[in-house]
Amino acid sequence: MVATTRFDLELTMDSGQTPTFTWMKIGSQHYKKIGGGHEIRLGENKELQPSKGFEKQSREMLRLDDDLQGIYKKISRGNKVLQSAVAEYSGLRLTKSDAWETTVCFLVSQNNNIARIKKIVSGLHGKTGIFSPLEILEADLTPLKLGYREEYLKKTAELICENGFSLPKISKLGLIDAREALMELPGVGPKVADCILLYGFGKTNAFPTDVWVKKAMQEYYGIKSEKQIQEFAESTWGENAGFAQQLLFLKARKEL
DNA sequence: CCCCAGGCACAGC
DNA sequence: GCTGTGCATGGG
Repeated sequence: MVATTRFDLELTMDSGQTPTFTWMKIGSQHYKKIGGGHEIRLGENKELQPSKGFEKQSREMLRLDDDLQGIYKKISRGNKVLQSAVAEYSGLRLTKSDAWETTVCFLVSQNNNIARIKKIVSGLHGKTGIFSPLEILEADLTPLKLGYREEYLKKTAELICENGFSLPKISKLGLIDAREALMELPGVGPKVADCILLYGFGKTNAFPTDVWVKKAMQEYYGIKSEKQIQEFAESTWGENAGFAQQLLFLKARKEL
């Protein structure tokens, strides 16, 4: 496949993006889709080796058409924080997964830790992959101990199945309109919406702000309020804000 | 017992 | 509009 320099599959797949919750680690550079059968690994020369029939999807998921070097160079110019982050995480790629899958993952993610999110999302898979909205409606989810998030998931599935709520339609909207539309879903606030926009729709101008990114923005840039954070990200990084966010998330979790 | 985790809904200003 | 509080669950 594509010869990509400085591509770290493990770093990418374990970086808290959607694949962290929907792929199983087989080896450090070898992953398998939960309930799906697709596999992906990185060879000796950093060449991507997707299993048969997954070639095209893997390109999309790992966003291989991004000029990552160029983007990282651009967003770190004159920015010491991102310079150090890029130096440390140069093998990190942004990912793009299925919108529904991403919605499920980040509905579950709220006020929760990554290990438990993984466990729960894994339990939300059937033989063919993650539960469809209909399967969510019909399943008994109580053994998964979702807590108050179970109702969010059920009601979201219901809106999609019975009330014509359409994720594909929302994906066609601009950032602001799409964000507002997603927030009509129960359990979807600004942060979860931004994760769906970035990791599920591929809108790279989205800037999800969780507790870690919030810490990063305060510590590195002296910015506190949600509104200021969004404005800063938009004016500083624009269409590449999502890339900056992923770097800041990793940096904050390590340092702060 | 406490606090925290890739937050949100809701109430009260 | 912004700010505080309760929330299921599990881990440290």
